[in-house]
Amino acid sequence: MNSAGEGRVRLPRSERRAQLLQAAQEVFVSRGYHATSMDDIADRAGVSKPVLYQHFTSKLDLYLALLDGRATELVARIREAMDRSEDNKERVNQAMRAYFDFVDAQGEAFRLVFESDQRNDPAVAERVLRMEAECVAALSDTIMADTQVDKDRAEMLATGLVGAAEVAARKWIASGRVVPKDEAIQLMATLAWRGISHFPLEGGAESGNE
Amino acid sequence: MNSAGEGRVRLPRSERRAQLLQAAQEVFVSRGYHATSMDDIADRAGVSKPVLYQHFTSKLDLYLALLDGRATELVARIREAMDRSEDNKERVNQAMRAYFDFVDAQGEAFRLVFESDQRNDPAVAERVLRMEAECVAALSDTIMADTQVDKDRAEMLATGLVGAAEVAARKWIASGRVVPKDEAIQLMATLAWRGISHFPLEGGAESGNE
DNA sequence: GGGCCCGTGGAGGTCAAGATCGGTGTCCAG
DNA sequence: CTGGACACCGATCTTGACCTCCACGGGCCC
Repeated sequence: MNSAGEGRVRLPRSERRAQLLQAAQEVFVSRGYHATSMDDIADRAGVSKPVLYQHFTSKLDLYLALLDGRATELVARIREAMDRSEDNKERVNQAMRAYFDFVDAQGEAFRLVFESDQRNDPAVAERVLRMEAECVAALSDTIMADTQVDKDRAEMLATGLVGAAEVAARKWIASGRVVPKDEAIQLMATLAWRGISHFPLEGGAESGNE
Repeated sequence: MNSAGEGRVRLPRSERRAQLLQAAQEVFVSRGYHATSMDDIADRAGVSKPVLYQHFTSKLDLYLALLDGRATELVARIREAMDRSEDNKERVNQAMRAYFDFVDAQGEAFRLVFESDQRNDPAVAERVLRMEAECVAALSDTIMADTQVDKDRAEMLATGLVGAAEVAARKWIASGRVVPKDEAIQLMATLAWRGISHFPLEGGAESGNE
């Protein structure tokens, strides 16, 4: 009776799995990897721990499934944004919007990717680095096409811009979205575009001052 | 005999403490917070666990001591760098150099600040956020002095540049310092300066496109 | 030169959390 | 109607790590 209470329904495997992923994401996002226990996730999902282990072999396995989902989502958004135009300035605009959209997406899931407290695990680190590398690659291609710098320099600049987008978007969330989203995007896109356009530095590292 | 082996020396308290901090930093940096045990640190320092607890009340206490040290060091470097000149462009240059110097400092200690896997702890988060806020404040003051944007916008731009510096410097280390340090700094400083100078966006969020 | 005292070390307590077993109820086929 | 199988759950096991207790040895004072 009690055991057959309200929530006690038999779900198809795939649906149950999706529900578990959703619950796990919520808890991981709010408390981080280390601070969340499997009990927390099970409680959140309204199931018992064994069912968790029937769908995921370990806590790390569950976490990696989530991480993969978010990471591929971000990369897809970036790629799509940059494919949307042929004008490089507009590309930067769209890419910046993609970052803000991603960070602004439901549930602050971006924390899984940008603020993981499990980067020391090789599998997690591999995914995070791969994702960052893909973002950098997309942008550095554009930089190389638009300027005269070589691959190493372009990647460094691209990394800087990726970092700028990431950190600025996170702060935008943390500060309660004080600046309107469109304006924030415009601001950061302008910063990025002015930063990278008109490279190379007029003949090497020395930038002409005025 | 064995117990009075080579390393068995009585150190003054402050010296012992410094040694423990050094050992702890090495282990924390290489393995992260959660993956390092107090035994590891004690072994690394060549002492036993009780002495560790005579100097630090808990693992977190020890970690916070290290974190405070590195964070104040970074902030001091930034402040000093920006006080070194009155020309805002040169300030950005020096600040960027300060970031690279910090990240380039011995032992990759920057991981404690930038890649902590303990940000979910309130005390740790408080320190990291305060440090980031101080860096942002220093830069946003300069931005506001040099451009026409208000505080919120200036802080967003400053956050972006802080993120750019941080992520680019970290990647510079991770990629094996392929680009010479001075050139990397010059590259990123130019990106930053071109990004923020000549704001405001010609009258609001809409940048005149063509 | 001997006793006291403080710093040191190994061994252990406790507890949280990841990972797993016997029992149970429900659904379906014949 | 009935028997079986599947999915689920409470309770448990174990491991590992943070944090203290009992023996030991060298320095200080009389």
